[in-house]
Amino acid sequence: MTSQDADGPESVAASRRSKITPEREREFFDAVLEQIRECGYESVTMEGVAASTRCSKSTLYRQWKTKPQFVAAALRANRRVRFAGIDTGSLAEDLRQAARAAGDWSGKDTKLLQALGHAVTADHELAQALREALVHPEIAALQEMLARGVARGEVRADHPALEYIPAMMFGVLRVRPVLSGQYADADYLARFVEATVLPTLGLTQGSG
Amino acid sequence: MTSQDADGPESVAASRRSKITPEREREFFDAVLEQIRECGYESVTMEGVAASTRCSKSTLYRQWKTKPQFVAAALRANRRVRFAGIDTGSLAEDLRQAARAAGDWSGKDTKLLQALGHAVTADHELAQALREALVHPEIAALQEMLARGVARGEVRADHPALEYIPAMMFGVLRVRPVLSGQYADADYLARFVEATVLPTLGLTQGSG
DNA sequence: GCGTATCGGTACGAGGACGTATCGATGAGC
DNA sequence: GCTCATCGATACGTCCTCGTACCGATACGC
Repeated sequence: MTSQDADGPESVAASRRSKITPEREREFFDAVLEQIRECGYESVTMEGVAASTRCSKSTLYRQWKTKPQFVAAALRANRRVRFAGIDTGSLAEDLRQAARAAGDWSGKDTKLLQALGHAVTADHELAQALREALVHPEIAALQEMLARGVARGEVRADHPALEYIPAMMFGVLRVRPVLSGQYADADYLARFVEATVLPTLGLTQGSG
Repeated sequence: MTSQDADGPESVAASRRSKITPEREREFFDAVLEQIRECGYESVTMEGVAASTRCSKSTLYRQWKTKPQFVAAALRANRRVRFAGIDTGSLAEDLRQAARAAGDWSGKDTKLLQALGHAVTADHELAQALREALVHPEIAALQEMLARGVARGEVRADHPALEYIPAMMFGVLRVRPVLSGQYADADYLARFVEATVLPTLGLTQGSG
């Protein structure tokens, strides 16, 4: 929670007497994730990452055995909860803010998810890292949001739509590029939430 | 519409005096699409397709210049409208049947969409073929479904959720594997439609 | 039936990526 | 200040894939 990375004990720079500072490590991770977003997982090369960070392939292979392990480490280091801190006291407003927050990282994370979507079927560690980094935290945060709304009595606990709200929110994020060729920005998501999520939950104006 | 394929004049077997029958051509197309689903676009090799269909690489390259063009041809030949023929006279029932229909091909088409999702950013022809084959027909059929409902007065023409229904339906298809590790089957989709789509449109029991 | 184009099989060259090994230089630890 | 592990750079071997070229065999058009 400090301004430094709280990567944990498995961080490369912390585990060995490496000359790679945490900042340097983050450069590697940022570079590989960016290249994955742009070129896809298969097309990313260790040589390319090394070149873009002006390090050598040896350095990368010294720290991480293989390319999937390297990418998995980058994903785990990139773990963040974008919905964290959203707690306005109103479920409808929480969902609106979540939509706007999601819109801001929509492009980056959607690209990552898309680019890794098929690679994860071959590498289990990669799949787990992806879920830990991009999927589970957001789902959990969203479900907490909903749970708070239920606790406040804004939505009945047995509302049949409750379990589908994450699928709605993340589904539209994921499918927008396919349907209309552009990523779901904050405005689009906000309109989507207003037009579908809130009415489904019965949170239209007057009841939320 | 006959029992034979109505591929159109651009079909390989029709355009030249080729020994490749339409059935043989379809074997090639089925093989490459299946390999794409299983291994991803990047990992599919012309050699693999040739081996699995017991033809030679030369044969494939004689008919299609490059791998992307081959895949694009396979996609176009695979074009079908899964929602075709659904017209029960009730929008709610149409959507229920659409959900069940979608569940049946959910795995195959979702895999294909996922596997090709990043390749299309590099090859425009591939992107267009994918949209023509998998995206546009289904969207159009769904929108006709909705338009019929509007024409029958079941939903107001300016209902704010109307434009998001395709995103909801296809979004959940696309995101389910990421969220819960399994494809959206007919039952799941049916429950999703019941719990979210129909209430959003105001088509709960009594008004539909 | 004959000619010919296409078939399937295979060998080939080019290019690229993974992962390893080697080498001088540099910076941390004592 | 000395030692030594790690750094960056590069070359290398291996493997794979694309796309082409060549081969005898086969089946279609006439």
